[in-house]
Amino acid sequence: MPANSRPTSKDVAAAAGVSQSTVSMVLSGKWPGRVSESTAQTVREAAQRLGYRPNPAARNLRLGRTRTIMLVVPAITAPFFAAVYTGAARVAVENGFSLVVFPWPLEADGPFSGPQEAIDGMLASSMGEHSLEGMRRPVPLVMVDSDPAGPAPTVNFDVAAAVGDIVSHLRGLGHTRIGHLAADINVWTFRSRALGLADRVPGLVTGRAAISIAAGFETAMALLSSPDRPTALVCDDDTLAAGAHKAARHLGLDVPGDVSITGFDDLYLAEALELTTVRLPAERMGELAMTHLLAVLEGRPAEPVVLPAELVVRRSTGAP
Amino acid sequence: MPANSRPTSKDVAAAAGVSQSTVSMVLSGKWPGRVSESTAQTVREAAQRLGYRPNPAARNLRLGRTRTIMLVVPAITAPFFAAVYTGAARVAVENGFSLVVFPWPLEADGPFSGPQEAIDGMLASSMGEHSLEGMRRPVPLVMVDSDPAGPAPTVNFDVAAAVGDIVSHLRGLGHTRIGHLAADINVWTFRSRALGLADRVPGLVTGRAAISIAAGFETAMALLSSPDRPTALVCDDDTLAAGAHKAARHLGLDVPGDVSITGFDDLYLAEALELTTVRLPAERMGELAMTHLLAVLEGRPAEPVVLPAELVVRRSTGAP
DNA sequence: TCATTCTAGTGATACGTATAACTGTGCTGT
DNA sequence: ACAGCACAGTTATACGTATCACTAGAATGA
Repeated sequence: MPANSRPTSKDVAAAAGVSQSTVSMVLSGKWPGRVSESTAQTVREAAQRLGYRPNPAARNLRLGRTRTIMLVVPAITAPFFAAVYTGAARVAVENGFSLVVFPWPLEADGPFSGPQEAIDGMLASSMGEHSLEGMRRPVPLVMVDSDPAGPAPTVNFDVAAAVGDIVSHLRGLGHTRIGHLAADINVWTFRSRALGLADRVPGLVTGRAAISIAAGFETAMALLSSPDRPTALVCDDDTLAAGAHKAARHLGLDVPGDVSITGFDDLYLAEALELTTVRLPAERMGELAMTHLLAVLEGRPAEPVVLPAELVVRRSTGAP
Repeated sequence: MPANSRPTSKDVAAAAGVSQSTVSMVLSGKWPGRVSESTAQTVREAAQRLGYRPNPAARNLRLGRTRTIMLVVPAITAPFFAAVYTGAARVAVENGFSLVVFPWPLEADGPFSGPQEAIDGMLASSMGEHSLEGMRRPVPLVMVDSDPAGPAPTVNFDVAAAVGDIVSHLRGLGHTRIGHLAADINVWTFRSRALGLADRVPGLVTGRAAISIAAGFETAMALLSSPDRPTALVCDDDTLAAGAHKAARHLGLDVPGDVSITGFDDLYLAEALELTTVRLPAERMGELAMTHLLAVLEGRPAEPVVLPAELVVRRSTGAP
């Protein structure tokens, strides 16, 4: 073995006094009973002693696999997706996979057209319905925060329960005129929030905005300027809530005295603005999604998961 | 060629009526003059027609490379690093590399001990001095927002100019008692901000905090409760500024009437809280860092870069 | 006893690429 | 006229792994 290079299975074989194929059989663990326990021990010891680590490129070439998973999200800069990434990446590296991010904007509702070669599986979140049709070959896929009736196993939080918690909280404070600052995106999770809210709140006022503070600000300005303005604004995420908060400030309205505001996510924004919001278990969702994907890759089935999400009450909600 | 599989260089060779090695020579572009222009054309056409894409695993095995770059940052959930990642990843995929994230906490100031095998290069940011000593073999490395006197080429923004801009802005408004809410981390960029500030502001009051809203809140509470409290608080990043903003609210102080606040980063937080802050070109820094790393990998030298950073004035600063 | 099966391995091969080593032309230069 | 050489390719090989095909010897069965 060259001193400057990593040991190969051939080196291990030489050290253990067996053939390379025996080493491969022992270390893969896929050949129960093919090798006697005593030689297997010898091989394992030699591998341990030399610090043998299989060459990923060689293994990939032989197996036609890449040990690479692609995470498809609108933007890794959005903290929710960054958290999903973090959880998923941890599980991935623990299992010898690497996780690369492929950006797929929310606006792109056409068929997905990212690189589907050279990856073993995909994790996706917030993809429009039509994007999924772009899959040319059936890539193993797990989806996060997406339609459970869709084509792939999902890892979600309990949207309906979360919406129920928000409404109960606001009702408990005495609110009756409730508005909805909705994300202007045709994606399952936001549709669900809108439907859940409409079900529970008769006479719901809705305004739509792109997911940004600026757009949330504009739309909230409109909602809060109407003659019988809502006393509470349920926002589809913390970014929109931040926009609403700013709008209230600009209109001279007190939060929560004049208007209560709630969000979704519980990221930096919520803590900074002291927003009442739904804390999404984003990192945990990433972990579970990757775990499920690994199961799918091994041919095991993956059951859909629904995690609880907790309503965190802060100073942005109060009695009207 | 099997219908369900990707074409290989051998398929291209058959289609073009040449040998596989000729295909390799033509497509690698490393053998000028070895193949006549006419056959080269034929080969390129065949490759185009079949949609040939080289198998990364085979190439990696042959070349002993991985086409994988590791990005070492404290946390991808921090928006600054997420933005760096985004920029770097774009350049990486454009060049056929993939970029994986390896978390290395700010607190870990011991020698770096991540996986240095199976990667071709490293991008790192906000690493403590001692962490760099952990590199066992000399991995090609480019550093972001780090000491230009360090062991690797750097891509930075102009810290001194940014600090100068902040101080000029505050002085112009009439501030004299200026405080510094400093990050409690032994990292070049924060040391530079502290030194730059101390140079320009005699009698600077400093408080130290971990980078979180909660820690910023606690430390700002202390600074703003002192008898001759500063009329302006320069914070090392937007997270700390958000903590300071919250502290001001809790103390009943008006922003900017009683206290002006500035930050660094210009991310969600700054927009939501209408913070005056230094807009860091994070995504651009990521792009440039990856471009530089690719240059290093090709044996070309990489000059250190210093990008300008713009002071964005919002409502959190005003006359005392 | 001898054909059969089982055990515990070995040897050979293929994955797809890049490149070193080689080959057969046609052209120089002296 | 012939050694030498640039040209334009081809053939062969190696990278490290997993697995198929094979085999020598031991155990088994009737």
